[in-house]
Amino acid sequence: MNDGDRGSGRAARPKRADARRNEETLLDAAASIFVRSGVEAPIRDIAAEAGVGTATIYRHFPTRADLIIAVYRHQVEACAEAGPALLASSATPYAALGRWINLFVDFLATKHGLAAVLQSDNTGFETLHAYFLDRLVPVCARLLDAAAGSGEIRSDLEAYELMRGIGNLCIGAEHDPRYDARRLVALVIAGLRLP
Amino acid sequence: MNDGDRGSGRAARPKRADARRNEETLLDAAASIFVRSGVEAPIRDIAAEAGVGTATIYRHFPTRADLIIAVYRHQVEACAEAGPALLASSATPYAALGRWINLFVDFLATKHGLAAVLQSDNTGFETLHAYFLDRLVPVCARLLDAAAGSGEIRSDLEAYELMRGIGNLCIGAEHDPRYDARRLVALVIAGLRLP
DNA sequence: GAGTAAGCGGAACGTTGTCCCGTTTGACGA
DNA sequence: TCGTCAAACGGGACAACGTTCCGCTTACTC
Repeated sequence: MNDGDRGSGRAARPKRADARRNEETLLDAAASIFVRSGVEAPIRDIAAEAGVGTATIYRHFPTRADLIIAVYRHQVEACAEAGPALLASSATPYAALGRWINLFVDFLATKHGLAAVLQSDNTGFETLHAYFLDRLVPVCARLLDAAAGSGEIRSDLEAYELMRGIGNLCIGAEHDPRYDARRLVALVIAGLRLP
Repeated sequence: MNDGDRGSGRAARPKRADARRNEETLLDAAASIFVRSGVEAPIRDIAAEAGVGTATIYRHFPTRADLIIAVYRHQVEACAEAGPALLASSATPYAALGRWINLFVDFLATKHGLAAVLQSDNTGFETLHAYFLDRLVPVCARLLDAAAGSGEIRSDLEAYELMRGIGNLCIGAEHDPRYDARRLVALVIAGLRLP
C-alpha cells in the first residue's frame, strides 16, 4: 500500500526504479520457484531464477516469511474477504463456515509446503504466523460465532485453535494420494456440529 | 532380537563389546538430546553428549530415522499392543478407539518434533514412516473395523488416513498453550460417529 | 603375544542461510 | 547535459549442519 512514497512527514525519497523492478522480478521468481520446489527452496535458487544476487533478496525481504507473505498476500486477502460474503450468501452460518474452511484448505493444499511452514515453531516465522493469524482468525471467529449463535455448533472452540488444526491437517497433503486433507477437515467440521 | 549372533549359516562374528557399549551410550544420549532439543537436533550434539565421533553414529544408525526408531521402539510397541487390550477391556469398540487414539496422541505430543518429522515428505524418513505405519496402522484398522462393525461410526475412512490426520494434528502442540491437539483430535473422533 | 579386521575419532567436503564490502547506477541539482 | 552521492547491487566470505573418508586403535582369535 502507499505505492511509491511514505505518508510520514518529509517525503523520504521514493524507491529507485531498479529497486522497484527487482522487487517485481523477485516476486515472480519466488512464486515460480515456490510452485516448483516449495516455499523452503534455497534462497540462491530464487536469486538465480530472478537473475540477482542473494543479498538483493535479503534487502527486499529480510526474512523468508516476508517473501512468502508478499507472494501470497493477494490470495490471503481474497480468502479473508470471502468470509463475510459467504456469511451473507449462505443458507446458514454453518454452511458458510464449511465453505470458507474449504476455501482456506484449497489455498493451503495447493501451496507446496506452506502449511508445514505455517505451523513450524521455528523462530523467524513469527511474521508469517502473525500475518495469517491477524488476517484470518477474526474472519473465522465471526463465522464460528454466527454458527454458534444459530445453535448449529458447539461454542467451546476458539477460532485460533480451529485454524491451527485445519492448517496442520493440510500438511503433506499434496503428494500422498492416500491422504485427503479435505476429508479429515470435513470430519472436524462435522464433529463441531451439535446433535 | 537375536541378541549377539545372527541366525544365518556360518556365525558371522558377534559385535565387538565396545561397539555394543557405544550403541547403548548413543541411545541414552539421543534420548536425552531428543527431549532437550527435539528429534532434529544436530548429529554433532548427540555425538558430543555420548562422547563419540559423528561417524560412530552413522555406523550404528545409518539414517536419523533409524536412530529415532531405536530410541522410541519400546513405546511404539507398547502402543501397538495396547490396541487389542483396549478392545477387549472397553465397553464398546468406539470407546476403545477413543482411548487408543489418546494413547497415540500422548506419545506423539510429548516427543518434541516427532510428529512433524513423521509427516515430512523428506526422503530419508521412509524407514520411519514405514515403521510407524506398519506397526500402528493395522492396530488402528482393527479398532476402526470393530467400531464400524458395531454400527457406532461411519466406515468410509481408512486407518492410514486417520492416523496421518491425528499425527498432523499433534504437530507443534508442545509449545502453544492456545492449541490443544487433544481437543481437535476429539473433534475428529466425534465427527466419525454415526448419528 | 601377535595378527587382523571391526571399530573409532575427527578432519574434510558439500550445501545452505546469512552478512559484508567494494562497485555500479538511478535520481537530482546545477 | 553532466557531476555527485546515496541507494542498490553482486558475489564472495563465514558459519552451521549433514555426510563421508581415512589413518589409528583395540577387542577378539589362535
